[in-house]
Amino acid sequence: MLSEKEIDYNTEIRLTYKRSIPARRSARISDVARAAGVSVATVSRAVSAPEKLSEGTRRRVLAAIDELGYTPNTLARQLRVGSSRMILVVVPRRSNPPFFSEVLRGVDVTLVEAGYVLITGYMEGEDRDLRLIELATSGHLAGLMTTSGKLPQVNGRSILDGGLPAVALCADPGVKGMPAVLIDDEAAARSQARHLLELGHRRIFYVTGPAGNYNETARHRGIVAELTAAGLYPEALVECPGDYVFEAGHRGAEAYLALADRPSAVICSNDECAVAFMKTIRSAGLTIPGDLSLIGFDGIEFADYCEPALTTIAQPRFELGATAAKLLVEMISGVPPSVDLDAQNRSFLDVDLKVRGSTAAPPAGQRD
Amino acid sequence: MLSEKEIDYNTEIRLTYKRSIPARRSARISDVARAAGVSVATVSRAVSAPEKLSEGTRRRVLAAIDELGYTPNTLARQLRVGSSRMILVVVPRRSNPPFFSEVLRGVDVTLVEAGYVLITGYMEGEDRDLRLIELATSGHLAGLMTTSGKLPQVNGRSILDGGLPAVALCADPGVKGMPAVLIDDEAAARSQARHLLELGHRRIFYVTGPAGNYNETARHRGIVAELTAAGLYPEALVECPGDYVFEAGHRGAEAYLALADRPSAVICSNDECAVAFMKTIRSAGLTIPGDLSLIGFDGIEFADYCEPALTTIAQPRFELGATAAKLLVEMISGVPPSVDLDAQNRSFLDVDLKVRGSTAAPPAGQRD
DNA sequence: GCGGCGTATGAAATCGATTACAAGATGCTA
DNA sequence: TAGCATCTTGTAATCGATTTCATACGCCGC
Repeated sequence: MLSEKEIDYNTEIRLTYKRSIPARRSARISDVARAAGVSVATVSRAVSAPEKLSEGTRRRVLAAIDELGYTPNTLARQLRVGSSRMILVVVPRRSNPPFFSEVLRGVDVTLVEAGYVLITGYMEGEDRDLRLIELATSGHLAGLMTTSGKLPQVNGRSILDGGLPAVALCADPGVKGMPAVLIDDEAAARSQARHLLELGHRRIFYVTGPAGNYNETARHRGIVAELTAAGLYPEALVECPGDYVFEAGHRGAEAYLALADRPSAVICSNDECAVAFMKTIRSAGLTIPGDLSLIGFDGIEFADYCEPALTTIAQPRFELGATAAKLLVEMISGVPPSVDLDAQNRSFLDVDLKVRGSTAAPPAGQRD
Repeated sequence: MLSEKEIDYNTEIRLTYKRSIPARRSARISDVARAAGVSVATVSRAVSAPEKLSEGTRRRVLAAIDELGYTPNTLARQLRVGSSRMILVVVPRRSNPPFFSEVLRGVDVTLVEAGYVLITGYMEGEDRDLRLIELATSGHLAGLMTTSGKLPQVNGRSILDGGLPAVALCADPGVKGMPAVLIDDEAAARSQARHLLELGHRRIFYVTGPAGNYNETARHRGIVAELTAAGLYPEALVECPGDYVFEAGHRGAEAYLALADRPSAVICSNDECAVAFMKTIRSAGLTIPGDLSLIGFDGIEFADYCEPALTTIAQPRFELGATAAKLLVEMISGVPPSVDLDAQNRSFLDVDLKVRGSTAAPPAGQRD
């Protein structure tokens, strides 16, 4: 039975394979040349500079191309001209899909429009990182984009060793000559804290992102700055370590519930985390924003659909990706960037504090 | 000011560019050969078949490789050996990120482990599809994976013209010789309907997926089959056209609310849609599962975090991707598939009906 | 001491394109 | 009609690897 399956399968595959060999081992430029009765140089010109050919020849060659279904072998062309059109986008593993997928769509749309092909490489562990480094140094690529403050780096070798034009997205690793497109995480976090202070909250419970993470560091700084400006730091801030995922929100909520003297406001490092926090809080019988206010970060669609809708910082996800891609393309082609960059080669995009149902004034007993 | 910025930027980029030229225009095999005092053939062998070299030569060459930071040019190698290690994964645009990102992670992990590089291509419109077709016929690729029943096809040319080994994922386009890895959508949908019938519901409101979509067609068939078996079709099924996105759930809920005689159970075509449905229903003052039961499809994490948690069909997302990738690798290397395939070259993975808070017996008034 | 064999290495062909240079054809001017 | 510019096309080098085939060397047995 099993072997029958295998045979059946193999037959079909072989069949397909054979059927399509004329396409697969597809027409080479020399085939077209022969068919059209011209040299390979002429065929090449018919594709890349048709205006250089006489009317008649051009028609003849194009007809042959059409007839044979010829597509230039990209490998050969790229080898010859010494430049590929592939761009590697490095994404952290298990990376907040609703957020990053939209960022990547911005990258993809822009890059493909400009004629590039996008390779997505997830960072996860040294093996993987090493592969990415090899990819970046193997002559394959035209450019590089990273979406995390950390760059793949394995015993002395860095992904930047390839010397590829590179752009950082959503974080700034602070590498000279590598521009970054991102939001101002610190300012955004300040506006979160300010919003809570304006509502009357005086203490904040903060479920952090992973220690050392670029965005986390900046956001933490922002919250501290705002509380400090209000004369409330450090006593007003209760931190709980997290790492951007559901589970962190859940654990954060449990830690919060265990507190004897609970702050009336909570900031979660991102929306995913906040959604989980909300769920656990509700299971415990507390209400939002009745008992506590909650605010997230990112502005993913799901933040709109929880109960209550989540107050959050909406990032311009698509634009972040599109802007970074545009900048990278400009760097590759050597034209001056159309994107505004500051002295440190950074471009900050605006965010939007979306106030929704999850934040309100603190309960009467907790106002001061 | 602006020009200053530009100049500054350019200076830095150029700088980096120059600094890294030795790496970028990186060491060629001939450089290594010269440095080690051997021929290029020997260097090539040192990399691909070190056991063929004498101890001394090998050491000398490897030292030179290390010294110069040589990485073989993948383009050249692939051109020569006539096979690349790149696989194109075609993904529908705006494609349900929480669902597909996990499927793609399964693909990515498996493929990278096997030494392949993954190119993600979003389908969106003819231009884009044509680019994908060109990519698939340009000699670049080793294999092809599609994650939607539809294949990129533009005026007569198909993405399969390249004759690449191809696997369908999450849907079966029914192409001979192209195996499919997916779940049994029809059976899953039957189990959704059965679950509702067993709870005592007798009429179902169904927010569909896009017309013509493979999964939608199969799921619709499943619901109809189950209701028919119970002697309730067609009067028991109220359909509302949708397309898998939040907005469809919202509109579906409005249509539902507008009904004079509302069914006590609702099936949404996927979780995203169901979450939005739930939100709108709650805003209208109805409760779930008190007034109506709701069930989704996919089993994304967010389904766990809405209120109440959503009953849904959990798909083995990672495994779907991993299995399809494994199969594709086997096809490419010509070994018999280790994946069980039926007579139509399909492999079905098991799903899990996750019963959670959003489904219950219908309200007393609506039982029969 | 010589034929034969195995091992280690190199020379050169090759993959499929692009492109610099050369050459032939055509037309225009003097 | 010779001379020169222009246009069209072809020849051959080239990109950076892999791999076939040939060669050189050492060693063995007779």
